[in-house]
Amino acid sequence: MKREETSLLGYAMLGILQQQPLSGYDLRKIFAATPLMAFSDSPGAIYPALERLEHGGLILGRIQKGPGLRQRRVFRLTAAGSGQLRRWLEKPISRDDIVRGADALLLRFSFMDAGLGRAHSARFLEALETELAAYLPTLREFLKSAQEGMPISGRLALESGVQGYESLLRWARRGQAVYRRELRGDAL
Amino acid sequence: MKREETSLLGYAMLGILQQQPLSGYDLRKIFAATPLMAFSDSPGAIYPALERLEHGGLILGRIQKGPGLRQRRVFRLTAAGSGQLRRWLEKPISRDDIVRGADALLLRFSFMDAGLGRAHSARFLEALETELAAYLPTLREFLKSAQEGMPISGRLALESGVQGYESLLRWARRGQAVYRRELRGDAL
DNA sequence: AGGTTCATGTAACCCGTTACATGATTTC
DNA sequence: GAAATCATGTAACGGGTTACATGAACCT
Repeated sequence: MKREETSLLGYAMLGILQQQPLSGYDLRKIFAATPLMAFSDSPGAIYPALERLEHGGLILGRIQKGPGLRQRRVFRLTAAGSGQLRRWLEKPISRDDIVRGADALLLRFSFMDAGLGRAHSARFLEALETELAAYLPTLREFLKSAQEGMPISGRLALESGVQGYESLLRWARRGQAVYRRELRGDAL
Repeated sequence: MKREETSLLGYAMLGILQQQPLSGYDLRKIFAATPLMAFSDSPGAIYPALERLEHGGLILGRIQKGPGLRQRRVFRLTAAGSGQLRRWLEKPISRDDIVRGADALLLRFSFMDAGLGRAHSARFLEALETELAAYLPTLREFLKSAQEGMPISGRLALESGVQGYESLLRWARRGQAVYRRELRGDAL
């Protein structure tokens, strides 16, 4: 498996910067204030990540000087950055995406309306539903075969994982309903 | 925040080795076959981690030679290793544990019956329920305040996080019921 | 004048990832 | 005897964590 040329934190920053140009300090505040998708708000993570993105030509920082304002570098996406973000958003959902934590998928989805449009978001949820519905039976089978001779807490922990995916599946279905309602509203 | 002296992968291995002594290769197979709590099955992760644990005096490997058997190093916990594992299992649940993904909590819980006994596991679920019930309102409030001016996909993504925690809360309650039933059965 | 917030960075460390390497043992 | 599996490692790299550092602007 090849290494991604951009880390998840990098994509998170690309997604946010696409919606509005911001400084590193602004990003820190956002990450510090957002309870879900816990990224680090430490400067040791953010500034080097910004530097990497800039060196890769994905973002461009310009110094903003207002009168009596501390020197800030405000970053905005370049065309290459938009392309990189779009390619990431467009990637098909793989089994591996689901097994290795759904967090990255949710992050992608959160930027999808702005990046690719609602119709694509709705299709993403369809694909997620399909993939989850195909994965869950194999998970349940594993659970059934593994739980013999396992202590209660071990069995319960596995069940928690299954139920987490079931909850995600329900969410994906509800989300599709939301988009159907919304897109119908748009058409009127 | 101080750095843990043992990584999550290290604790996972301690927990497994406590239940039965195994070789690095066995651990790799376990990690490769277990779909939940995706740890890497790569030798580049496991063997260095085992080395760290052994240098720290937490595990002890002895070479097992059966006739016509490839040389295997089978690791078992030392007293220090058991202590380290127990301290980890006994740690109170912090808000931070919940915010930064529940995976580590679930891993701890899965070893708890074997490491501390069922009564402790049941209490752990109580504490988890309490903490989740306290956290969810603040999460919901954040969601409500943040979703204005947010695209649909962003709002849905946040809701998915909330629903994940709600699902975990329900799981914690069901789990307590399981233990109540089980402990009553033991008493008979 | 002194403390807080704004704002950006740097350096050491840890550890997981990827990829490569080696040899023994079993299986066909 | 060739291929697959068993079994253990190692080296380079990436990138997040922790902690430290620096200075400007603002408030009191």
